[in-house]
Amino acid sequence: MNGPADGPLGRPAGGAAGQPRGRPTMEDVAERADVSRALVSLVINGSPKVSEQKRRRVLEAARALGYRPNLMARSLAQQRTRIIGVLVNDLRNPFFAEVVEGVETAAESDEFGIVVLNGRRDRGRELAAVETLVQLQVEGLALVGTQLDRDDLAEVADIVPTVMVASDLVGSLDHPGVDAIVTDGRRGAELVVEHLVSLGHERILHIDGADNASAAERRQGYLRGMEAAGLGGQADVRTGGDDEAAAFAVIDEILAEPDAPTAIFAFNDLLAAGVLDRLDDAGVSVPADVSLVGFDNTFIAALHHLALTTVNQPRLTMGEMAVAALLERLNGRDEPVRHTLEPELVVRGTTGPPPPGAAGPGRSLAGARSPGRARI
Amino acid sequence: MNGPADGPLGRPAGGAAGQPRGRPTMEDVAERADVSRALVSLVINGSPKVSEQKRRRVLEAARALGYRPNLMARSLAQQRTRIIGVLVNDLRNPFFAEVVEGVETAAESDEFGIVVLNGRRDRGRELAAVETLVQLQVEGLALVGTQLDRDDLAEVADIVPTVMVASDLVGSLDHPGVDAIVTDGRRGAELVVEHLVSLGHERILHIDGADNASAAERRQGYLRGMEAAGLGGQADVRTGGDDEAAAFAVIDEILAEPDAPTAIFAFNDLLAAGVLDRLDDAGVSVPADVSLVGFDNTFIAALHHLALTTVNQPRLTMGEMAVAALLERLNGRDEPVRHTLEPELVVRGTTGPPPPGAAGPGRSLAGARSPGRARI
DNA sequence: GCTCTTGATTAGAGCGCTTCAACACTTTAT
DNA sequence: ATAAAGTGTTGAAGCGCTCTAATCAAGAGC
Repeated sequence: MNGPADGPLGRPAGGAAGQPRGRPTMEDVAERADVSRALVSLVINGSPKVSEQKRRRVLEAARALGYRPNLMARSLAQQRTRIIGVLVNDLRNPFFAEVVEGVETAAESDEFGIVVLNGRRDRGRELAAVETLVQLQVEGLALVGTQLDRDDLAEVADIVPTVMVASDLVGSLDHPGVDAIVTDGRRGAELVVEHLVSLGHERILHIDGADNASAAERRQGYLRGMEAAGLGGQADVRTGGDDEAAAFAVIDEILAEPDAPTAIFAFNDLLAAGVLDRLDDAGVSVPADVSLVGFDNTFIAALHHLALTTVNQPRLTMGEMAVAALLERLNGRDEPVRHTLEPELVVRGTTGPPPPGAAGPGRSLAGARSPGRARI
Repeated sequence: MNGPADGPLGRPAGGAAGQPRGRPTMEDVAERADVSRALVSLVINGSPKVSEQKRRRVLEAARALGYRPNLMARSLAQQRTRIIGVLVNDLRNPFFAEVVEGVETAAESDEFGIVVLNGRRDRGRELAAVETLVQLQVEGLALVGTQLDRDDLAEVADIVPTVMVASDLVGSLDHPGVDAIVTDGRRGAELVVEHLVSLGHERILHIDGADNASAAERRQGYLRGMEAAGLGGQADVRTGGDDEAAAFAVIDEILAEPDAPTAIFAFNDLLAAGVLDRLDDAGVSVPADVSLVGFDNTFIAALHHLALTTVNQPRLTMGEMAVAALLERLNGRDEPVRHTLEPELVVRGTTGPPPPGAAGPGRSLAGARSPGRARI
């Protein structure tokens, strides 16, 4: 559909009448300052070997014309873009948003630009986004919470240095071109279980992150923690997801069952928030009737009215480390690095001892309903 | 510091041994397929006037070499990028994140790419980001919640079609090159006041968004609403901000005063969440002791444990309309458009009638403390 | 007076792509 | 037969910039 109706694309810049062309180029500046194009380039790039006189002339001409260097042309000529590509699983998740801020901060201080693309929880879109970033000639790729699989990764890592942030792939990451910055989700999940066990819980249920990139690890940690506490037989994993909506179906299911859990460990804070909402709807009190734990320690968890017990991940640090890893690659490092950060349990108000008499079976949550619900 | 130590930057692509150079180019593909570079270009761009035979040959060669077109080179030659630049005030604010998703969706379906830059609540950074986007040769610029002022805008709008989303500039936006997509913040604030008044409130306080882009409008609407209700004399605006932290100081201040308000209207949901937290700390009950309203209707407001009464803005729609406006510009529209969407009051659990006996003066919130706090 | 340095400036090739005009080669009209 | 009108393909110019090597100007050394 690019028929003749399109017209020439000399989109003008609203500016003054005369000139036929678009934005001013280096050539224009050179002409106006009466020097060569090369000299203009030197000035723009702050070369020391330019006389003060000409430097002034050039800068003045540039200002007068409203000249802006064309990044595309510059990158092409220079054979480097100084751009780091960032692919995020889901920008709406505050956890990821903060990791990205970490990446931004670090990139900025290293004079790199970043381009953020949002996968919006869709693997196909992630694939397309990576392709775009590669074509954009990014010098490094940070995949934040990506859903891509081993093969996808191998392919892209052959092309550009790649670092995964906050996804696990459970150690199956064998490509030497891929770095990784993760929090130890296994350990984090174990901490959760230990905490709940120490409060006296035995029937601890895990609503997992389905096929989310960090789900497997946490699931594993949960199972291991249950084993370690001698509760292996009571382990119970349900398929959840990574946002509030995912919680609804599972909770309804659980409410309908006998032998209700006394504690729920949700894949992340968003999911936990959904759980909390649904329990609330059902009149189930937290933590009086059931304890609840999230993961990520997003600002949501910190809101007093949720006061969600959760596991902290150092988001900003993760983002910064990702950039550091990429820069090392650009400076020649060849072997992969895998940084595993320590998770930290943050105890707030959604966990407490199990309700009395909950030890035995046959207690349905739907029936539980300890009296007074909170605010209005 | 780019001394000799740097070495040549022919970063290889981890690939096979032989070739000295980096990524394969169109030239390489042409050679392998034994056709001209021009033909390869035609194939890559899906031109219909290529024989099936050669098309296959080319595609096969491209695949074999792992060829990816260089977007920089392409844009340079084509004199267009098909990229829309998006500058966001703060990615951590879910409101903005969702507007961006709207932009993404629309851009995608129009075959445009987007590049998101995050101002991180810093005007200087916003300015730098806009500069980057301009240099990147974006074909349109969407400024989401930007803090830039009239002059900044005028400058950038001379260069590239620009649309402001969710910022007001209170009608002072006189540049014909700038479009705007906003929710009527004045009306939204009025709705809030009307709602509170109808519940019986008189001492309604507004904690504003300081110099945030939408603050002035909401402030105005609040004042107007108070006037309209005959409460002009009781209007009370305090300087806040646009995140949770901003709430703390103000609330402490208010708690220390006599003549406490019976209702608080916060600039946005994030700020309201901070207010809620602080009130909680102080043992003040919402809405029993004081009613609270936010703005934006982010998912936070919807969490049952907050159940924040707020004002909805159609975020996705706003993002989509922004792209539409830009595309119209690219298709030749010359006059500015200003779309004003209708806000919608969403009543949840943080508003109710004022506490009995609060009519008269001399009631300090710190003293109020109706009994039982919520959960735990 | 001549060559040697040193320093400032510039010509020009080249980055990977698009695109226009030209070209060979049909096919169709005359 | 020959001209006219397609088809499919290509050479080469050019997008805006960088950067190497060459050039020019001016002093230093002998």
